[in-house]
Amino acid sequence: MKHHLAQLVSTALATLQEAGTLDALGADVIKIDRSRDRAHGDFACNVALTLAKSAGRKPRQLAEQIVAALPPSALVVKVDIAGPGFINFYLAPSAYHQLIGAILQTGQQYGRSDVGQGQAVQVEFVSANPTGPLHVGHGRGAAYGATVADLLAAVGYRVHREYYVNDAGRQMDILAASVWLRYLDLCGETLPFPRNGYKGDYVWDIAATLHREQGDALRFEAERVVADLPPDETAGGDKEQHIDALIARARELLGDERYRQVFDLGLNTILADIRQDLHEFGVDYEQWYSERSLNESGAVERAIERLKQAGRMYQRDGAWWFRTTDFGDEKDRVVIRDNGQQTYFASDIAYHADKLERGFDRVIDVWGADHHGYVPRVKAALQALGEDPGRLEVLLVQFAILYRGGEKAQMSTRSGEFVTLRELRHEVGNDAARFFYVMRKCEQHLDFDLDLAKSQSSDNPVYYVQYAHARVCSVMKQLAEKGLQHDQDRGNRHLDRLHEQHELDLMIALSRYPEVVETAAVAHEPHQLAQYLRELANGFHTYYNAHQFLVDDHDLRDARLNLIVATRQVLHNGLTLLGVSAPESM
RNA sequence: GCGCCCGUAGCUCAAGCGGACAGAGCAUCGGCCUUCUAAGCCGAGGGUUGCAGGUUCGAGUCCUGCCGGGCGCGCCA
Repeated sequence: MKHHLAQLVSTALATLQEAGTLDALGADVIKIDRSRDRAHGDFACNVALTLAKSAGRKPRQLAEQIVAALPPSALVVKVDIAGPGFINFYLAPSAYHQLIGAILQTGQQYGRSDVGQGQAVQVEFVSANPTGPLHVGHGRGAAYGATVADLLAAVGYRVHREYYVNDAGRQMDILAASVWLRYLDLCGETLPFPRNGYKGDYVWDIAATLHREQGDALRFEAERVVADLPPDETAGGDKEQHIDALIARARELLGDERYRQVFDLGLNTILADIRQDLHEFGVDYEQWYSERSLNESGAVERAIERLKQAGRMYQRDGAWWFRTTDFGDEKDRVVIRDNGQQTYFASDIAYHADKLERGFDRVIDVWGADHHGYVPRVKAALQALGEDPGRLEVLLVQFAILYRGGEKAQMSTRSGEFVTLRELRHEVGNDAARFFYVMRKCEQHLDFDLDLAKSQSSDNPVYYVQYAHARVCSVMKQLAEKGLQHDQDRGNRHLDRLHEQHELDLMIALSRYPEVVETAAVAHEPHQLAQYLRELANGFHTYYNAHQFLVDDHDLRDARLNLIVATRQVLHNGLTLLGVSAPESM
């Protein structure tokens, strides 16, 4: 529709140019917008305002000339000029009537498009360390990332969803040590648990599995385990030094192979749990990418070597530094520590280089906003490697702040005091959780009131939208109970019977859907779709209350049923994109 | 101190690329169920968009400076 109107204006401008009343101008200046206010028609064009200056005349005068030159259109009943010089278009109801038929015909395809033109986009999201179950903070990244990915797929991108598994590195060693200590406890050894260890119940569960499978095979006397360790923080020492020494002790006593068994049991158990958790949440991936595999394949070394060859690396204080300041970072970053170990950044350089090498046209990372300081250095790495950093887009998701009983609830994986995503899903349901998480812009803090979310009250807008869907289903059930049939063709032939204001409003809302999907996808703003669905549901509920659908008049009844079935279809399509179910009854 | 994000109704948030009188929900007050689900609808009140400048025909939106809040600033991940 916008395109059609832009064509009309374009033709008018060309006519004026030929007549010599207007200078030549770029073709992209014509912008057609939906009018917010019904009093301003259906669509508006501001071209007269933008061209007034260069044309050297008053906006309203120019608008009049343009309007006079507009070719006629069957879809436009009226054009007028308003305000400072807006050209307002009033559409014929028939313009919307064709839409109903189109929605019914295209069904689940309605709203999908190919603006992405098959470009390959990788979306990496969640990627939480597999050191414990996902908590509600990860849930937001999961819902947001999944919805952005689904939206992009809906508008014609080839989407590759990926979870980067941090299965190497110190945090995993801390987990392994934590599991082993709990295991020793189950064996009957008595020893203190480190301040920095993972204290959640799941660690006990993994330890129990270990004990069941291995018996006492990994058991060592408590005295040998703690012998000569630097003191923990609780004993006036440094908790980091203490845990590192404990990890080293575990390696030493268990040996590589048995240590790896403990490590892998922890990793695999938690990863399987995360995968299952996300799957139940409607979040699935094309690929789970192992950080360890980057080390094993030599990809990290190769990336570092490339940086060295590019002259971006230097040694200082025994460590290797990457001169990220060459690319605008605030300070240089260590890639290889003085003890010879790579930093996390080293794998990340290799990982991002690998992403681009895999041929994605665009790469999107969804990160927690607390990682924002990391963006410049990753972009610097890509630039130093000769890649275009513009291909990487980092979307930062602000924290979801939990409130319980009106007070902030603290979250910490280590202390074990946190609300898991699974708990949340079980308490408020997947639908409410998915919808709630994406209702706000990602850069906006999310106040997640657990009590409210758990209360199952109608405050939660997801019910409002789902209810609209269920209501249409209910009407159709009533129809069947009355022994009546819905004749879609008859309805299509009599769409001109739909001339009530409520009906026009609803049709206008339906016509907006493809635009909303496209904008939400391109801008990575799922909340626009959530917002839209609420408005659409409101349009339906209003219509429902104002008019009877199951009337005796066949023609009118079928036309109205066509409209509400089309509405149901759009509600269904939109909810599905958000990962929310569209129930037939509630 | 430096960097990123945020500041809109009592509360939680919207406002497509800068567009016309800034919109919803919750809460408050008042109406609507013998008729398709009242998990709904209709109406009312509620605003100097943190402050001060600037750019523009036009600014919640862009620029500058303040004020307030969150986050980050490790040879952690």
